[in-house]
Amino acid sequence: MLVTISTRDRLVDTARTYLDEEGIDGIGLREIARRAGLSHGAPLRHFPTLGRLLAAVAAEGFRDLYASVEVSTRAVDPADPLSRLDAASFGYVRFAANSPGVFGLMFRSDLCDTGDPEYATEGGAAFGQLVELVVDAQAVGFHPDLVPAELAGVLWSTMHGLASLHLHGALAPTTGQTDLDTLVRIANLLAFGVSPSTPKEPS
Amino acid sequence: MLVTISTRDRLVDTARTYLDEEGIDGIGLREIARRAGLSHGAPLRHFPTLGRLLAAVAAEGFRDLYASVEVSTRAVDPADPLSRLDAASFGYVRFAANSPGVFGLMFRSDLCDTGDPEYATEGGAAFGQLVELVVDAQAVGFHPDLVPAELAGVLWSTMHGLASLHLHGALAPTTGQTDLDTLVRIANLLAFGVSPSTPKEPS
DNA sequence: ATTGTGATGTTGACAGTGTCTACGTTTTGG
DNA sequence: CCAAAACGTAGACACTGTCAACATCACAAT
Repeated sequence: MLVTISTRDRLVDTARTYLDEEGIDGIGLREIARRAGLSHGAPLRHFPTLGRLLAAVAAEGFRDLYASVEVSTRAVDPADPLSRLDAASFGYVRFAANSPGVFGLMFRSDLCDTGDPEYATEGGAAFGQLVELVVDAQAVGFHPDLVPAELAGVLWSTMHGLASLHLHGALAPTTGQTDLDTLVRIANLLAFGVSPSTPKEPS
Repeated sequence: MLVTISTRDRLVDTARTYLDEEGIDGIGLREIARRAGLSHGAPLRHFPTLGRLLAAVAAEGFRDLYASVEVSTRAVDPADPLSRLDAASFGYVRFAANSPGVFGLMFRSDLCDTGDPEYATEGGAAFGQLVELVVDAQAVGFHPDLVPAELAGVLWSTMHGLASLHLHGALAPTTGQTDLDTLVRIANLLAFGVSPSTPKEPS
């Protein structure tokens, strides 16, 4: 027979689709069940709570974030760690821009059950990916005296703040129509001193 | 008679206290009314909706954020714009660390009615304060070629991301016990090239 | 083959929410 | 002084997440 995906996976998929289409605002257990064509209690047969369902969605989001950064960094010279770090920034914010719904969910600890092991694993992997890039950059002289995880935390925070505020619209009133890529380019100019040209990517 | 504060102000105050004590999780119209010693419908006599009440709380938060940055910048040499910008960063994250509840609320557009004029005014004032600091810094050679609002947006985003992720605990697993001030110092080292010693402040 | 057992889905309940309406009470201004 | 507005209360409505009881259904062991 054709691949019949499990109800569990369909629920995660339905939630993901909802987030992309409607945003994070009206999401809920009953709404997801409705869209999946199930009764309102069915999701609880597969997830002990709504928080766990959303954590599964977020975990998938972290995997996609990882992939997005991976695609960006692979597009530049492997022998140039600073350019790879620069590219990683674009990979981060572009994921956020392309999947604003799940991105908005991933850091909402009031919605996601952060105790979910998969959530912790995938989140840690995404951060670890950045730490590796930082270590490589440090090896060629980029602030070699700093603790890698701390430096990575700062870079991550910048991209996270940029993406969050941009999606939230908080930057709009004053910075106007400035697009996200421009802001990232400025951020990288500050951090790396020199801004390689914005990498073009397979959208 | 003694100054009798309005019910409206008491509601805002009650909400603020709740946020500081219990965090953002269980906040709600009925809970606020309960703590203020009112019936569940009373708040709607003073705010058309919960979102407007929370927007008023957030607006007060923006005023406090402004004041926190003001205190920080006044503590350093007025003739050294770069140091003032550096100090502003600490003012920002220290507000977030001291008032995690309201800080967590201020950028939650799903909770705050961002259409509230007071919210927009106070938020804009806080951002404008940073833009002024940036303009002063540009006058002494700090990236004078960049658009002030864009540069300010990037700096704001960095502090915002740092504070958000730190409060959210997302940085904890990997960066461990690193305190916020250290991360800010690293961020400023990247942005300004040189990190003045962490300013000590009247807590 | 039959039986029983666990997984899956449905349904109805419960407590909680934000908001609306109808109703008193209190305050205030003409 | 009295009308009108402001203020507070109480009940309803539709909605939410979660739980318990019930019905299927697949599959493994006897």
